[in-house]
Parts: sequence; C-alpha cells; structure tokens
Amino acid sequence: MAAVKKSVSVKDVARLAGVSEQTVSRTVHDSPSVRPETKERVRAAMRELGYRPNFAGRSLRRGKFKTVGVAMFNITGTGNLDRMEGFAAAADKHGYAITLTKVDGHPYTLESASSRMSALPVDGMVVIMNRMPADFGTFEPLPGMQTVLVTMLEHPLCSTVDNDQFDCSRQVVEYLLGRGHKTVHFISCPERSLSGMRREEGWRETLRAHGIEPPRLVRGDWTAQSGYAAGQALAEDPTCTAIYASNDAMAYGCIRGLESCGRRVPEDVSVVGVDDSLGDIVPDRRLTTVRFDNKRVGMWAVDKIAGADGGASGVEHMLIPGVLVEGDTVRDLR
Amino acid sequence: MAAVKKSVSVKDVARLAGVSEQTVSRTVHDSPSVRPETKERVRAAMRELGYRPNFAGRSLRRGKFKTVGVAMFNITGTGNLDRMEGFAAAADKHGYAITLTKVDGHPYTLESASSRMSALPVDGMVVIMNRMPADFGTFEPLPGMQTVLVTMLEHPLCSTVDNDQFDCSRQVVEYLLGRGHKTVHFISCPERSLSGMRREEGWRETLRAHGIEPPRLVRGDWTAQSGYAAGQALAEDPTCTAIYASNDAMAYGCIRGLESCGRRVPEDVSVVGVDDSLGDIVPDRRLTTVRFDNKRVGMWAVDKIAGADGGASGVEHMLIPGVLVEGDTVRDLR
DNA sequence: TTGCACAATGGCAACGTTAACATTTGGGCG
DNA sequence: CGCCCAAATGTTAACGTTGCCATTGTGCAA
Repeated sequence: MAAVKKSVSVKDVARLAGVSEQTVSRTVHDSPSVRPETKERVRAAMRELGYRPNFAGRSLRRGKFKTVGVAMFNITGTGNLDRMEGFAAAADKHGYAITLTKVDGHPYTLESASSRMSALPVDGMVVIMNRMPADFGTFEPLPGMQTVLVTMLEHPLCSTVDNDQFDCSRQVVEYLLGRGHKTVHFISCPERSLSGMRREEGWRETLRAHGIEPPRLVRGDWTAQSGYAAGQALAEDPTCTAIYASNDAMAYGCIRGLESCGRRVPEDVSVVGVDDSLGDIVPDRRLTTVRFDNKRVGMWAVDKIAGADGGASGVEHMLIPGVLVEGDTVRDLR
Repeated sequence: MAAVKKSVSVKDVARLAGVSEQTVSRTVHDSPSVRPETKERVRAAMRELGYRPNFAGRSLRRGKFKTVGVAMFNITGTGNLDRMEGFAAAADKHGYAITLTKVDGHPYTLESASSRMSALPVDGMVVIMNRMPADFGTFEPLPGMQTVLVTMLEHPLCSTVDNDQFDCSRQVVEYLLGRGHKTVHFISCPERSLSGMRREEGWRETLRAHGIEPPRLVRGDWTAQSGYAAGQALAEDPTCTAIYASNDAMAYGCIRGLESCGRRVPEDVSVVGVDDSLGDIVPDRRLTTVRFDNKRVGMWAVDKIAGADGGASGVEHMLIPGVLVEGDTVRDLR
C-alpha cells in the first residue's frame, strides 16, 4: 500500500494531526500543557503512521545517550553472565541501555578499551578487567566519560567495584578454624589471576592473624583434574584435615582425589570451595562454598554511572562480600 | 587550564586548523582528496582539542546506527555467554556494536521486546527466545528493523537461527546404535522447554526410523539430582545398556546413580549427555556428549543483520548442528 | 470595558555531521 | 595565451528533536 517511507518524523505526525511539531514532542513526553483531546489526536496520528522517536535526533538535541558501555576483554569468564544480569537490571531501572564491546585482538590496555568506546553512543563506561592492563597506573578516563573498572585494585581516577576476595578467604578460614581445625590447606590458582592472588593473601594473612603459619600451598589451574591431583597429594599428609580450594571445580576434583586414596569427606577431611558453580551438576553432595553476588557487582557499576546522571560524582571503591554457603563437606571437630 | 567544554565539534577543529568543517570530516574518514599535509594539520588540531566524533550527529545524518540490539528474556541461561561472544565477534567484524536489553517484568511477548528496542539506536534486533512467546504466530517485526529470532521454530516474517536439537538426538542415537546397542533410553527435561521437546522428538523418531519402538522415557528436571534418580531407576532395567540424557548434569547424575546401584559405566551401561558443560568440573571421566556451537549461532544472527547492511535480505532459517564429542562413557558392544 | 493572568499552542533555532554541489587553484596542452 | 581538466577545498542544507520564547485564546477581577 503505502510506500515504505524512510522514517516517520514528528513533522509527519504534526501534519497529519494538524498541530505543530512542538505539540507532538510535548505529547510524546506527556506534558501537562497539552489538552487531553489534542493529545489523543496526536497519538492517533502516531499510531496511524507508526511513528517512533528517533534516537539520534533526540540524543543530538539532549547531549546524552542514556546508555552505558561495557568493555570486556574476554566475554567468557566465570560470573560474567551474572554481572551482565546486573548491568542490564540496573540499566533497566534507570531507563538506560547497555552497549557491549569486545576488546579483543587489541592490546590489553584501558586506553584501548576507552578509545574503542569513545565513538559509541554512551555516557559512561564499565571495563571488566580480568588481568592487569599494561597502563593501569597511567590511564586517564576520557573527559566527560565516567569510567568504572570491575577489579579489586583501586584506581586514583576511576571508581572500582568487585567481589571481596580477601574477605572470602577470611570467612572460609575462620569458619574452618571455628570448627576446630588446627590449620587450613589451600589449593591455589595460576599466579597471573588477580582475584586468585588476593584469595591467596586472604588465606595466608588470616591464618597468621590466628597465629598459624600457613602450610605449603598446592598450586592448581582451576580444573577439576588439578584438584584431583592436589587431593591425592594432600591425602598423604596426616595434618591435613581441612582444605580450601580456589574454586568449586578444584574442590570437587579434590574430593574425588581424596576418596580415590581412601579418605572420606567430610569424615576424614573437610573441603570448601569458592563460586557456588556446582549447584545442579554434582548429584551426591552439597559442597560448602562461597557464593559471590556478581549481579550486585554489575548493578553497582551501572548505578554509579546512570545514577549520577550528570551530577559530578566522585571516585569510589566498592568491595562486595560473598556469602559462605554451608553444604555437607565440612566436619565440625568440636 | 582550559575550561571543560561541553564537547568538541568539527567546527572547533576546523577553526583551529584553519580549514573548513568539510575538510575535517574528510580527514576523519581519511578521504584521498585531502592533501597529506592538510590532513596532518587537521589531525594535530584534533589531538590538541581532544576531538571525538559525535555518534548522534553522525547517525542522524547517516540514518544508520551501526548497532544491533539484543533482547533477552533471561540473561542467565546455558549457552548465553557463548552466544554473546558470537554477537560481539560478528559485530566487531562488521564495525557494529551490540546493545543489550533485558525484557523482564514485561510480558513474555515478541511485541514487548520489539517495542522496547524501538526507541534505541539500533538498525536491527535479535531476540533470544527461551520459551514460546504468546504472540509468536501474530508478531510482525517493526518496519525497517530486521529481526532475527534465536529459536528452532520457523517464523514467517523473521529469520531464525538455533542449534539443531533434532539432529543432536539423531547423532547420539545413531552413534549408540552403531556401537551395537539394541535401544537407547532417554532422560528428558521438563515439558515446557522448546529445545528439550525437540530433542525428545529426535530421539523418538530416530529410533523409529531404525525400526525400534522407543522405550518409556524418564522425565528429569535438568538437575543432577533428577539424573541420579533416573540412573537408579534405569539400573533395574536389564534391557538398558545405553542412556541418552538431555543435558550433562543429568548424565553425570545418572552415572553416579547407576554406580550407586552397582552398575559400572561404561562396562555395563553407556551414557551420553548434551552440552559439553562439564569439561573442567568432573575430574575422573570424560563424558561423551554433544557440543553446540552457540558462538556460531550468535554470529549468524548478527551477520544476518549487519551483513545485509541495508540490502533487503530475505527471511532465512538456520539450524546449526552440534558435534558429538567422544569421551569414555560409552562402550562399543560390537 | 480594560487589563491581566494563565492555559494552550506555534515558530524558530540549534545540537554535530556529512552528501551534494560549488568554487578555487594549478598545470598541461593546443 | 587562453582553454579545459583535475585536484583540493569551501558552502549549503538537511537529518529529527526539543528548549526557548512568542503568540493566541479564555476567563475573571478591577
């Protein structure tokens, strides 16, 4: 029928409704200074023409995009899905949208992420840091572009938010000591992981704070296989009654490794993991673990940008504690 | 020093470089008809002022956003992370960005997702369908907005793409029959899952195509616990030598359930899963499973929109087959 | 009747960019 | 020496929206 018009603008609606463009605009924004009957007439015209406001014209006029950019170096990564859930939820709350960008094949620097974003329609940006960017110390956010980093490291010019990995280890160690264990063995992760390193520090320092010299740790690589090997190794050690693994996969592997050496969990050895990622996968036991609230991390980041909304809000640093979830892999020795 | 100016435009750069705005624009786009020395002068001015092109002005002029919108009803869901990886990768390839929207708290309809998108700066949209929207049959995409649905169901007006669930079951069943098993038992999923239902059909029809009447299926709920129960139930059945579970968690639960009844895997019973989601979690065996290429699904969807780039491209339907990955949970009876 | 306040609507300009067209300059060639 | 072509640059207008100010109409008090 009607030829497909490039796009319907306020002008077209105004003409059809017999009002000015301004009145159309006011109707779109539901201004109280338009007579209800006029509004209805304009709305009818909008419906008839299939009008939808043009984002570009609007942002050009307003100078804002109502959008937050998210730059990720790796999209696939534990917790990213929950973080995105948080981004989307917070954005939704503020009437914002999320623009996702993969910074990949490009150098691992904040500068690279930042310049990638600069040509996109965003009012602020979030960068998910998995490891240490080369320019972390020297980076300056783009002027007028509020920048939030998802990392534990504090940055002088950007707000930061992340899970509190140190506190996570503190909780686990104190939980186990509180149940009568004399020490806590640790299965770590590869040394290049920022969050893993912080977990390791938390384990070490909490033990020391209780006057316990940390035993030698076993280095793992996040996989259940490495946990399995670690479990077999630790099965030899009669002083080992409690094991804290850097993630659930290694914790589960460790349990199977211990069992393969004839040690029972939790009767002989207690095991705690981190991530709460095994929920529906392991049928026969509920692992004691720490659950992180990645959704909240994501929400905080977007809230910081969308919530400020132009108001110059200062740099803030936020660490969100995890929650220890009791399963049936820890024995109370008291 | 310099007061923070609202934003730097071509006009400012032009003035500083002593050229016209058009020459600045041409320099930005690296047009060959600007003298190299002029370009350099303009570039210097851009650097000095910190110019970055304004997205809104550009899109307004061009009438395109170079952005694809992704609407999700649930962000958390198996494979979504990989799909996003695909979205981002394809977008990157075409110089596009991805805008993410959560359609939540709103009715589960395509109309709802569509209207949510209509005010955003996107040239096309992808909807990830987890279950059946109420208006699937009647939905019409917004004019001028290419819409791709991620689902197995074909839609008359929108292109669709998804994993081939039917073929997945066909592969598994034929693989097991090919290894001498007389029939294949099935652990299904809840009846409201579209993809699960399609898997069930594939299992049933492939058996029938080989002249085998499908045995009674065991209904699971995606969790390892339900797989465990199913395994215990099937352990009673002496005709059961091969089990196909709708996902890996149930498959793994099933193995543990069988073992708890004294049946060994794969010596007594073969087990196959779907999803390849247990990779690093289960330490002691490699489950035979089907790996889906969700990244490719995501790429296809975005390619369809960004690749067409204005060219009127027709409605297409794409099913992407998974790949059967051999582990050590299947015994060859031949 | 005049003046005034207020409600409803309209006109105009500007946001930053770039396509289309116009102009200037320099050089080669008859 | 004049003509024409091509390279390099400039001018204008338009994309769709909305803030600001102007205009019109209406009712009411002085």
